[in-house]
Amino acid sequence: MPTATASHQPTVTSRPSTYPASTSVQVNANELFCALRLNIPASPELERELFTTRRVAEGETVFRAGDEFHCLYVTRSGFFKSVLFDETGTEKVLRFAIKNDLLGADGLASGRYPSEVIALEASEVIIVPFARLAALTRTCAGLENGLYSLLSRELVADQGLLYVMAALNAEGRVAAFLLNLAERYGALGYARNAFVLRMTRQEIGSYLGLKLETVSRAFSAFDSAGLIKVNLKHIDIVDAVGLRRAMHEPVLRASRQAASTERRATRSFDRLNPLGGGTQPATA
Amino acid sequence: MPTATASHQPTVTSRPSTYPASTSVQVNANELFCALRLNIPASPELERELFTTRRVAEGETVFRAGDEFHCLYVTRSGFFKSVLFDETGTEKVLRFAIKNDLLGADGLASGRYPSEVIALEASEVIIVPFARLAALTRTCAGLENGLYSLLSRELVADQGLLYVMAALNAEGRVAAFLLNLAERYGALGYARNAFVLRMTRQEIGSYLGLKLETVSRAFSAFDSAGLIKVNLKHIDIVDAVGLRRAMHEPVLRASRQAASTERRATRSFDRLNPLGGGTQPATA
DNA sequence: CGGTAAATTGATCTTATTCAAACAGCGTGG
DNA sequence: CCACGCTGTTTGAATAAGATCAATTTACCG
Repeated sequence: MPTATASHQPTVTSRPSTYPASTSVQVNANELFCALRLNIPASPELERELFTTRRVAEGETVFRAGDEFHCLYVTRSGFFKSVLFDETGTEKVLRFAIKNDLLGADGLASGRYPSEVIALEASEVIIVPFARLAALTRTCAGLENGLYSLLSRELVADQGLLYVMAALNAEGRVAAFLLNLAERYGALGYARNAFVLRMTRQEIGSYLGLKLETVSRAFSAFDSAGLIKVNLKHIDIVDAVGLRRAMHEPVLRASRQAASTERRATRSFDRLNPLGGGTQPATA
Repeated sequence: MPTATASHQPTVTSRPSTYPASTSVQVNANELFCALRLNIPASPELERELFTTRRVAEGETVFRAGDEFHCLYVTRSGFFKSVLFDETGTEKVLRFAIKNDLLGADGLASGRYPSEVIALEASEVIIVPFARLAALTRTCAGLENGLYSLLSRELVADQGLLYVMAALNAEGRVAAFLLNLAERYGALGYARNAFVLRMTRQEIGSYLGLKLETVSRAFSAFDSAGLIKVNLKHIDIVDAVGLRRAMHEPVLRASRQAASTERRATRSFDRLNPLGGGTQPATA
């Protein structure tokens, strides 16, 4: 349970005192829409439309469940989890957010955030006061539709996860999770086949509806089958095609030593994103 | 696999030839927004803004996966399932829709519907061409926000289901499912404690990530515990509080004969909606 | 250097799935 | 009208998958 206090007025940038005030960057609307993969033509007016960014320390919340909704947040760097609490206070991870993901859209419905977003490493978000965004809608052609499709995208992503949870077994879900993460990193220009998990096994389990031990076992199984290499938080995807196959059929447990000899990693990552994507660019 | 062909131009009402053309009702925007529980002040202009309805026979699709997105649909009567197909053609139920639910919002993101909606009984939908709705947004104050919050509501509903699937065991999920349905019927003014399931056990299982036998067993367990009475598709909720308890803890298997004597059904249905709701009116 | 949190692995137990059989409704056609 | 077949439901017994409990190892942080 992180103890960080998140005071976030729409217009004022609040941050841990360790960061100098000067580092709080302004982002203009052009960049923002571009980051969100919205096809809004760049314009000088949008360049003048500035949004504040906010640093979020590891363990700190971006917003809390129950807070009044005022802003959307677009992640600029770092890693986040979005969680829901039940009446007993136990949390369920709804989503992991990386760069350029949208957060807080679920607060629009009721005027309060039902979920809560917590940074899993030192991160940065763009604060997007919803009223200002809505106002921009009226001056900026195409933004309106962009905003709708942005929300719809979230919907599709959640449906993808629903599919994974209902249709796939433990190994399948973990495989889908890894491929999704790989794809999202790839879409940002980072390496698709090697990354560091920012979350614990428990958080992955919560996300996928599994226990932490089950997640760990799936990782080990994939490793000894030569599909990935696991070293705690470090993941190397060795055989993405095999991993995709593992979504639907049990993994053939290769003998452990085989890992070092079989180094002929198939690497066609195209069309390989199983979960709807944290927030993917609209591939039906 | 239903063979119905769904041709649905935005403006023209298409229907199976069995229905006389005269029965196709027009609905004005006031009614529409009211049905969607949007707080849009009624106005004479909105009264003139008419939307076409369409009858959908049992087994017929409202729209198909892959169809171009043009319209949202608001259910006016009947019962629907929204399903997603995987590459092997097996379907996963994403949602059940009853009266006044929104359908098709997931098509906004990509311009094509990723999912497909099928009527489970003779039903009726209001066809809402999205372009017209978006146009209305500019003339009708408050509609814009209403539309955003409508999409957000869907998001919250999906998150509720994600929670149920990840956090609850088989009986818990089935209990949550029943309570959700009860609550939604209640919100429409129908009986909360007695209803007819329009879908099969298999479809419920698909929705909840369970096998049909498991769903059936859960029903039987609740029945013999005196929480509900099951007769195939007919469900009576006898003890809603007990059912809610059953979400989180295993049901104490009462002896079967107890069912007839214990008729002191607790009936406080308030604050009892476990799943986010098919599309609920924004209770954080 | 010690203490804590996370991860791995094994053994056991519980739960849901699978396989199978029987049964109940329902519509169809004789 | 009844017989028939079809689909959906229920129930049981065996199996498999994942959860639970527990012990050990490893990294990380002060």
